[in-house]
Amino acid sequence: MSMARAVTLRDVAEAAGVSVATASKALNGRDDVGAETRRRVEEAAARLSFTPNALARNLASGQTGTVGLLASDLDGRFSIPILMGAEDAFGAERMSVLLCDAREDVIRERHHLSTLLARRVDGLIVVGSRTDPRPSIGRDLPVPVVYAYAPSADPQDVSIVPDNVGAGIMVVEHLLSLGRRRIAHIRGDVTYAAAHDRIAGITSTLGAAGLDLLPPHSFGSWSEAWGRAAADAILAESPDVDAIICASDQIARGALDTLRDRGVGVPDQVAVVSFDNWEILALGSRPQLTSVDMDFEALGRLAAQRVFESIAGTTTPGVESRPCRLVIRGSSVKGA
Amino acid sequence: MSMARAVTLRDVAEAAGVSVATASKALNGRDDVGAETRRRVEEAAARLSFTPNALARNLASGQTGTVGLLASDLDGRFSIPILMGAEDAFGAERMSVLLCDAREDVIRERHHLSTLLARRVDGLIVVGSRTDPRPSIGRDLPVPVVYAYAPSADPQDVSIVPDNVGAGIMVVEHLLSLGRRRIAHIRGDVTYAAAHDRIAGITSTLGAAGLDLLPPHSFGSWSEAWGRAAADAILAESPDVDAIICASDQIARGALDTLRDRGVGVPDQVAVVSFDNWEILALGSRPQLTSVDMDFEALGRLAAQRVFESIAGTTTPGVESRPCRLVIRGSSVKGA
DNA sequence: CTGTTAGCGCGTTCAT
DNA sequence: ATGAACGCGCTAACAG
Repeated sequence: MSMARAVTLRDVAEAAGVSVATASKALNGRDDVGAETRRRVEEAAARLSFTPNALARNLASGQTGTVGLLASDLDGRFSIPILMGAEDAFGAERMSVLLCDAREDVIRERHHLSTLLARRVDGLIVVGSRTDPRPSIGRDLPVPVVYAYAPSADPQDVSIVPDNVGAGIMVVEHLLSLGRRRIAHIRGDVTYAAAHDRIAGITSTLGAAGLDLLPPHSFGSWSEAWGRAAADAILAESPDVDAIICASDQIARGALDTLRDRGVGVPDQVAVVSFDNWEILALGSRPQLTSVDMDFEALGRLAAQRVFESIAGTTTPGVESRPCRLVIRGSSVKGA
Repeated sequence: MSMARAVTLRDVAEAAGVSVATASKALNGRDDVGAETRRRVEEAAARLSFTPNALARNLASGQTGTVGLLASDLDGRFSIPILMGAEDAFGAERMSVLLCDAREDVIRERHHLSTLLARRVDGLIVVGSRTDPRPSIGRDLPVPVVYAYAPSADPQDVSIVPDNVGAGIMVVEHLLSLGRRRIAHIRGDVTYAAAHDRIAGITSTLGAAGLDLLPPHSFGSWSEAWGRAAADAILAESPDVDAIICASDQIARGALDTLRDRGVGVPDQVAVVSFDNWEILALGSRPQLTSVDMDFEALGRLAAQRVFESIAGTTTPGVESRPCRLVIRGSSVKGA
């Protein structure tokens, strides 16, 4: 509560009996300063508990040590892990992340964009809530921009997305390795690219093994209710099914409910696998869910790295896919 | 990608053929500037798409227009809605929020604290992941600090917490209004203050109605697995139960599973209510969950308001409780 | 090695 | 109504 004036470098310099410039060098660990002098300055700084004014530092150096994270997912399900990954990669001491949530609103996004630019962020990470291409926020902005999760529609931009096709491949390979052959798929929302990418990986891998997805083949939503209904339909139409791939953990939760209601053993009779590895869902079910983790933190780390490269001027534009990670649990492997 | 030098006020002034000072006044809407001159300056600024450098502006003004949000919940479940509420209250155009996640790590928290102070944030909101008092981050910091969700252990600090006692009262009143009398409670983690506060509200309200909680009375964890086990125990020990209050949505999901397995109708035979209103869980179940929402956004708005007041110097320290909100759905009222 | 001089970009006096 | 000059706190270039 005691709102005392902040101590400045000048105060430190005076206390140490040196010039401001020398104090600056001493504290910034530059080598052209005497050992004894440095000690005195550091001692003074510590005694006064000096905190350098980042604003002034940045204004002088031309860099803000800040990157903007322009997010669009209302619940932070993607942006928080991506933020944490980015913090890790940047090294929290050097870079701070300014998080703005546009709440899926274009106006708000433009607005946040301009305040971030006004704050002279050194870079920008744009996080979307789905992997469908989204409009670019602009071509020649004064700072490097990296799109994470949702790629930019402009191929000149730098984008990083999870490899959903690869994710589809992984789950099928897992099921095949378990000896499953009669595999059905509960699709997600038809309007999502992720739904189609996962199907592409699934069907191509099945095809290579001479197999096909069991019917039915309809799309739905990402909800548990859809998972319940779709699982019902599968049991009716393809009663010999031995594995169900669910397009999301929510769907899988619904499917598990139906299987349980019908007395179908999981994983003995039917193995269940899904995507997202949303732990609150995946760990609570009976049995726990085998699921593909998109590794948002890694996405965030990579995005941060690309921002750095862009600052240095060495980035190739385009959309880059990051591999996902299969987390095996009891819904596909007994006791896992 | 074209990393052109940012345009400065000076560029605008030259383009408009005026001095920097005049340009500044014109753009900041001060009245001592000619109408025609102002027009020319504004036109030039627009043409060059001038964005004032917030750093420089802030360095001069001594205010950064930035508040720090020091969070500790790894998944952003609390901090994101609180952030959004704060953004709303501040008005996104005037204030930006710098989000730092300490990941429940004291060292990291100290570290983030110092970088936030170095950035000269105008205020600080500290968000914890549980309502138990947490150590104060320090008494005489150069900026106002408001604790949200997790109160500070120092009564001299300003804290805002959800009213968990009131939440307990609300659910009981709801159940009583539905005619339920044989009420059991599945407790959460015994180490959490929230678990005890909710019980306090529950038992006092029941007591006022001449009722008692049905056994068993043991604590557990916040998990679905505990919810399943505890519901089993309740049915065994108190088979005439007509309502179960679950300490969290996760617990409620587990309880619903058990009730379904046992063929107990919800809400006909047993009404189920819970706390958190975590929509991913509350909306996916059969039936959907009646749950108490802690209204984090309102918490964030209030925190922002308190920060403002503290800047102005008019805040009374202490812990303030915010009322929660009961969201009624099908698990307690048929068809709701 | 150290201190002096110049800015960084803007807002704000004060003359004019 | 306009502009020159100064300062915010710090870093960077140059002298000494």
